[in-house]
Amino acid sequence: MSPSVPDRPRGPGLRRDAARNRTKILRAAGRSFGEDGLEVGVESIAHRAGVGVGTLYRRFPTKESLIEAVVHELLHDVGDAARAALTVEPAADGLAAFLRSAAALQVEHRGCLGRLWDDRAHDPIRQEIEASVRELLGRAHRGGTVRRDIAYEDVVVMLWSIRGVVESTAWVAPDAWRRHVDLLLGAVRPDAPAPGYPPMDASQLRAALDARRRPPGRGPAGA
Amino acid sequence: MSPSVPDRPRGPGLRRDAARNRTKILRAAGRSFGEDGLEVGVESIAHRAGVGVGTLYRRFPTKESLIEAVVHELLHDVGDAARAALTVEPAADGLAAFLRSAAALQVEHRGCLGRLWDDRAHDPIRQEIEASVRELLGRAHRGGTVRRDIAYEDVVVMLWSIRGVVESTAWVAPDAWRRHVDLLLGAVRPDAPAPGYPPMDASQLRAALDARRRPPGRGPAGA
Amino acid sequence: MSPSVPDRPRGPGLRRDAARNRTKILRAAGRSFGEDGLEVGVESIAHRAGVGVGTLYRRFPTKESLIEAVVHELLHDVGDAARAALTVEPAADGLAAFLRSAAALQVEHRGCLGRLWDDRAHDPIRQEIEASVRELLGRAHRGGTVRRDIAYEDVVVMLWSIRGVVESTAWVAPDAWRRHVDLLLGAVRPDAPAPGYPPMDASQLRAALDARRRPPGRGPAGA
Amino acid sequence: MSPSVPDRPRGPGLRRDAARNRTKILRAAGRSFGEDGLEVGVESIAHRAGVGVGTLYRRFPTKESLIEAVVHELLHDVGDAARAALTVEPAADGLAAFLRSAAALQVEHRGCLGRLWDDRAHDPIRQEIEASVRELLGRAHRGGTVRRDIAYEDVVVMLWSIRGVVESTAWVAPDAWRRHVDLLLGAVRPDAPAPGYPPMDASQLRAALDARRRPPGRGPAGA
DNA sequence: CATGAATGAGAATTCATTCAT
DNA sequence: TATGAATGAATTCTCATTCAT
Repeated sequence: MSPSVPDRPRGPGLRRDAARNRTKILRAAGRSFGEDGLEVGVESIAHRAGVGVGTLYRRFPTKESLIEAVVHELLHDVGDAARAALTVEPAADGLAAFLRSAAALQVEHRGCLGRLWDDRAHDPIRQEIEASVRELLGRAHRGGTVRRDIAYEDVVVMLWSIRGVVESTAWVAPDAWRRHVDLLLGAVRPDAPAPGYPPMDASQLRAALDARRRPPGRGPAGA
Repeated sequence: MSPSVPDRPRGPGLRRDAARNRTKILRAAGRSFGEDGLEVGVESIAHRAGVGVGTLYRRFPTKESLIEAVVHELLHDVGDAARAALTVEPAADGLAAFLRSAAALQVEHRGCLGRLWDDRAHDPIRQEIEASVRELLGRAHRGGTVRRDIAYEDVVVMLWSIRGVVESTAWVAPDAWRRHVDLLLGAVRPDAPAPGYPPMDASQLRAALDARRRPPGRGPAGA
Repeated sequence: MSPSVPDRPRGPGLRRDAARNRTKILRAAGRSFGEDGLEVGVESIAHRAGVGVGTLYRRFPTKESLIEAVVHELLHDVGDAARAALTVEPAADGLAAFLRSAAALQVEHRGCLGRLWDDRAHDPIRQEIEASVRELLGRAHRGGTVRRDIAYEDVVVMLWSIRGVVESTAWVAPDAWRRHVDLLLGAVRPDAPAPGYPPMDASQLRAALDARRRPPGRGPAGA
Repeated sequence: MSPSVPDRPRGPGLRRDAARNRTKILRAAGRSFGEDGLEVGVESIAHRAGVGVGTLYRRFPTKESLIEAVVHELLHDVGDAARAALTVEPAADGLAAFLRSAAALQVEHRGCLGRLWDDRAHDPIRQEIEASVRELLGRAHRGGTVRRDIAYEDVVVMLWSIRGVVESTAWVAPDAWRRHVDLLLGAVRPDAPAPGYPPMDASQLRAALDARRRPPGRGPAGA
């Protein structure tokens, strides 16, 4: 959709070239994480960005913070996609449009999806996305393209399911997710049978978004 | 479902205590990978198994081989699940049963799903699983629970999609996948709309299973 | 002769401090290998050089490469010695001078002689040394200090024989080789009896220099 | 010459099969050290001997002790060679015969020569060898094949020098030492010029035999 | 006793992060 | 300020030695 890491203003206190560096790094990191996964070394990212590691660390105090920034950018793109979907006509098809846009973004960033849909950093943009998605879902409900028992949480689960497909197929069949999305959309139509289990509740969803990986107190190494 | 690493005979050439340790290690590794991901250190696995690293390395000459062994076990469990599903009555529901069993196994091994559905080691058991799944799908076709245009490849994609859900929810809502599976099953019923895109073809599937991550010719990081 | 690891320029692409460290490491490695043998741990070398292991590995990507670099330095010193010997007067004594210089260098590096006289890395400097030594030998032939049947290969064997003496005596009698060299020089004089066996031929010499230890096709230990 | 590890009686308190095992191990170790060097793992030696490591460790409490035993055997062979040389006619040629026999033994055991000519274990057989060699040297002196200024210590140095040649050539030219020995023998003839340096003195020789490698107090690891 | 499994200290190497230039 | 060199803890793996069967 939108070219990741655009010219979104980065706060006022950043000199022009500094901001340019920040952008270069972010873009390089986005590509590196997307292609090679989060395990890529910072050195390789810095190299790709055409800067030294020192510069990278000046902008992003830890690798973690860089990851978060990349995810933040990606979330912005998702937010843009959601906003764009709100303009789709007929309105009842906005949700489908959003799912497809989001899937395309996942393909582009296939290496860091593990972090896309969790919320360690509690990014405020998620609330905006949530609001948009709820609105899209409401329109679909009202327009009769999606059953009433399909909740907001189900949409999030759909995104996760798309992630599973994308992570396994994006390298060799970058469009394989399309059929899967069609399947999902068919599954939530009013004339499809309702599942026997209820959606996740809001607190479960929050928990899932919050601290995926590692059940409360465990873990050998750092994080 | 089945307790991973059961008393599957380990070939005759292993002393009793050695076999016991092998099992302990495999079980510990299964749990560690499941909970902490493949990045856990071998030391921590050995500790969990109550053995020294040396012992671990005596049984599994590299960490990679340990991972493969764990995946192999898991595949066996999946194979068992597929075989069990072939006994389900009515036969048309066997596929659904299999998907649910496989999902439960994925929850148990949530940390190493990335390796479960690829095929670096070209384990022959996969062929057996494939045969079973094709049979299950055939029964479902004939029994009218699944549309004829749903192919074997689609079932694999479903497993990947379940993986996506499991990886995001297993920690906090270990049953969240159930609703998703219901959704998927609803989506493939004869009365549900067919997707606008065709299933993956066999060669794409093979490629996806084979060398996930990293588009054909690329070095890991350095270059 | 020359203090190993001198101010030989290390190529321009190295910052001042980096070059200094490289030198420190090389010098420390030279001493460590010389005193303790090639088995010394890299950590101990790094410590001796006053740097961290990481620094060592930044300059030399493997321990092997460090060994090669040390040997390379040593070869340079040998090359210098050969060149210096070419200026000795009378010219017929140049070969003797060279043998003595080379012996002194061997004493200094007694721990890594095993690698000095083999040629895994196919260092081009060896050709230069060979040329010089052939010239020195020719002068000795013409000057009547060495018999005509003494070939270049014999000089190499002499160096190996000196190595044997040095490795056994350097720790307690660092000058013991002098008498041995005198003996050898006496043995090759025109008035000394010719040996009953011919010198090695060139291909044997090359093989000996190339892959010492381990007769062509064998694995290290296991098989 | 003699097949290493013969049926030398091993003290009375060893049951027949135990003694047989000891011999098998010793022979395997001799071959392994000879071919692969002292770095071979004990496991590989045990395997070669057709016994378990446990058995090996029952006979030889440490790897070091095994090495010493192998060297001890080798010394016995050297002793045998010296004794045999005492029967050579004319007596003045005994020393040359001994040097050649000893060289052949070194070729056979090229992997552990580093330990052959030192005397950590203070093996009494060395004294016997020394006595024989002194006698051989005396006969050579009297017979006029060796100059009077050539001392016992010089003969030891010759053995070391042969070692240097053997270690570098044995793999590819197992007879290359012959020419070198001829050279050495020529060098010590009465009509050859005397070296400008005196032989090692007895205490230096003892020191060299005693604790080669590692000047008094140093050394990161174990020994 | 023989066996080979278990042990764990130590070795080489990597990489996120800090710091001198 | 930008650079990339330095750092060292953590990781995988080996091997001499001990111990249960």
